[in-house]
Amino acid sequence: MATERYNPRDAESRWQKAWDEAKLFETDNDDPREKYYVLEMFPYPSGRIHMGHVRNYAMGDVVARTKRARGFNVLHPMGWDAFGMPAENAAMQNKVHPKDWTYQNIAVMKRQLKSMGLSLDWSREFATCDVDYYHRQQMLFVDFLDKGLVYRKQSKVNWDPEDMTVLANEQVIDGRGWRSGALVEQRDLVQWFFKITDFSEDLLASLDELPGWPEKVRLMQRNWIGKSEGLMLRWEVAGDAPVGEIEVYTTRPDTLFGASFLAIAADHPLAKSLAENNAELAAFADKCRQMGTSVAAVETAEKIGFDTGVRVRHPFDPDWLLPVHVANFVLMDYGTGAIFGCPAHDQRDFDFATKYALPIVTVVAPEAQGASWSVGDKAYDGDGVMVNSRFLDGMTPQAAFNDVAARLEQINLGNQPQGERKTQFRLRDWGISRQRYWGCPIPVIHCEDCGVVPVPKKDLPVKLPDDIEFDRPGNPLDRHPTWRHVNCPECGKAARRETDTMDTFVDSSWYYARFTAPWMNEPTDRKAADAWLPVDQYIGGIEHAILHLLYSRFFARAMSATGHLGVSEPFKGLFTQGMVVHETYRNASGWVVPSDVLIEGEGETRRAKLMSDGSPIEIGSIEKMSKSKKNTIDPDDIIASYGADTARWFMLSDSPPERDVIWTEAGVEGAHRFVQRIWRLIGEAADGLKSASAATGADGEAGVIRKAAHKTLKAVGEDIDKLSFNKAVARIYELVNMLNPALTAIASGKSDTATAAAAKEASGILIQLIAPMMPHLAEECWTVLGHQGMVADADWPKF
RNA sequence: GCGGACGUGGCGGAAUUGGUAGACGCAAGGGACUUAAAAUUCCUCGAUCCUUGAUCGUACGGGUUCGAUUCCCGUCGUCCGCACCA
Repeated sequence: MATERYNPRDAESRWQKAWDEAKLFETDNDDPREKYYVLEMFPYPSGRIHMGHVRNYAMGDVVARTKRARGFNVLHPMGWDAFGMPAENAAMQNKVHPKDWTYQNIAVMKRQLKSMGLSLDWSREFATCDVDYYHRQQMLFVDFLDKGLVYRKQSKVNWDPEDMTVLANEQVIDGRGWRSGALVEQRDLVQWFFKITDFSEDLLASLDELPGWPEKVRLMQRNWIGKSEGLMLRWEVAGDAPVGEIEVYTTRPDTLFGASFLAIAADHPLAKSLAENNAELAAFADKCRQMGTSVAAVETAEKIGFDTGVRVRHPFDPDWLLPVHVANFVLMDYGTGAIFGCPAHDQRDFDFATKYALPIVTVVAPEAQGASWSVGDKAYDGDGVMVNSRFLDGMTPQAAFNDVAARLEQINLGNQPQGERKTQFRLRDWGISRQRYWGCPIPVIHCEDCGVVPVPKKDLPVKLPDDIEFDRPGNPLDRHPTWRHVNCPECGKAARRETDTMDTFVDSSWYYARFTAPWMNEPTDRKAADAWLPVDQYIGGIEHAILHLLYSRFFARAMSATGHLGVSEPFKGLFTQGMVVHETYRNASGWVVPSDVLIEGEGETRRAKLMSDGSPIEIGSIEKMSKSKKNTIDPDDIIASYGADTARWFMLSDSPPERDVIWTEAGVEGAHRFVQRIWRLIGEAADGLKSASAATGADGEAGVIRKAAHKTLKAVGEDIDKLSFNKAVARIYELVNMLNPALTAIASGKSDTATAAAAKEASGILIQLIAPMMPHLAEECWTVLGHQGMVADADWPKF
């Protein structure tokens, strides 16, 4: 029988409707089966989905559907990371309200996601800009405040002059705003902070207990948290000075006898105090402050210093005086803003000492060199043996470290020990205040008499006002005529509402917990959250390796501390998928979109020209799909012409999921050919397969088919468990190639009964194996083969 | 500079624990079917040579081993992260 070509447009919408009506993917919290929580990073509603989303959600859907078939109670929700700057930019540019813009985008993108045929529980959907959601976020904030996990302080902040808002350290990349790309300035502002540093040690140590995370991500977080073991060391100032001592942090107390100077930051209290009466020093400090923090600026900036004239006494020798310099390379926000320089064993100190003719004393000699060795034209930072170090001579640096620490803990300066072991972290508290409208309002009120008063829970939510003007940059909440005027909840006197909103990373730091019971009045249903969490498999881009994933880990801990959760690690398994990349095209007038380009020839003779007039086009490098390079492919177009199954299959084929996948027209067509091939093979053999008997035995051709099918079933299951979708795809191709002759024979009535029985079993397995990847095609084949019910609802085959 | 990952045909990539290198897909070439095209289908497809076969071949140079894409040492290259962090 001739089979018509498979028509995805008809079949896909039909099955999507059928799944919806059967409420197949709506998850019950009371289901007694073992749970499995699979989550893909929820999208920002920028307007339309892109191929990166297609790849991300195709992968997650394979996991979700496979686990469901294997009998797990699967939670697979979707929502919207909906607060953020683009909505305000759109408001300013297009005179559209951020709320309308956001919800319109959500509607469009939801329709697009639905057209992909994902097994999502849409009944749990929310957007972080829903009042229902940010209401609970404000409740969390108040609880955190109560527990001392939130505080306010004046601090130097990263100010993005283009977006006119504050950025967290994590959001400054190479000295530029992560969104605007503008050079970040330093400003002093009073800001709200989450005490993520309370958990520094735990956030670091627990990384070892996350075997389901990529080593790369754990390493990046380790480096970011940046633990170092060292010594706080107090140096007595000799003679007259504004301070009596200078505190220094060092990880190399073993090199104390190689010290030749102290260097302090331009913003160090001593430097500031001295600058008041020293115009030359003040000018120098200004110069330091003006220097950029960008990579280029740091690399090219010369190490410069200014001798303050202040002298300090060496901790082990009161007659040994060392000069104190202000130096541009010392940072106020790490350690104490002061260091001691040991030129022989630190390259930066070496350069500085050379420039200002300070002594360079070798105190560590490599084992092989002997005690008379000394450093040449560069610092030595390796291991060895202590020399020129009085009582430390002959020790290893490690032993010397311990000896110096032990001695200085016993010596008092004033009434405190002169030295103290100290663990230092690079991680800073998370500044969350943003001077923006489209974010979650920080629920506090400033009262002249009572100070900072949290909004009582009964008065929550603090809703964003809808009547708002976007005629100028800056925070519109500040300019609203009435919104910020409230009475103090404590004394009733006229007071001022906080007009800063929260960093949008706060919104995405706990959404995974909210999904477990989004209908609750409290932020979580403790029982449901504890039952569902941690997320078993979380899938998203590597670009969130630090920011989002670290903040989420902090939030799980903070929510545990405030009783909202019982787990501290939100994501048990993490997978970071690669990007979708595409060739770029350009001509004299700039980038050209792929749909306007005609490609001819191949290899050396491969040329591109403009579709409309045939003018030549330069084929550029392969880059991440982006609007700026115009090398994007719209998922809508692909789904319209090939169907969602083709798009999904292509995304899962060939490239290992953690690597970038190159989008090519030929690749998509290849995927589509396979869709049609399955349909044709199954369709033409359907009658013969339906009438075949159940397979038994393992002899002859039938046995070969049965063995191959069972082997594939096992291997594909294992590949999916390891998220090796490309390998699973290859094995399915192999099975189909293998099955091809038998199915063709059945279609033409030339098959024996044993082979037909084996092919019937193998075809059933094949359809179930492709079901998680190409669910619509699988349903269509399932029906044609005469099965009752939907393959999406069928148990994973056993053998 | 520090840390990490990687390097296999024309391309994307396979190869379970050290055991037939190149599965599977894409591209290409040739044949069948067709008036033709599309679709489909069959064959070929790492290199070299004296081509029924042999030799070489997983960035390069060594090593361990009966046997190395896999393990070890070194070199080169690519990519990623961090970075005046005391």
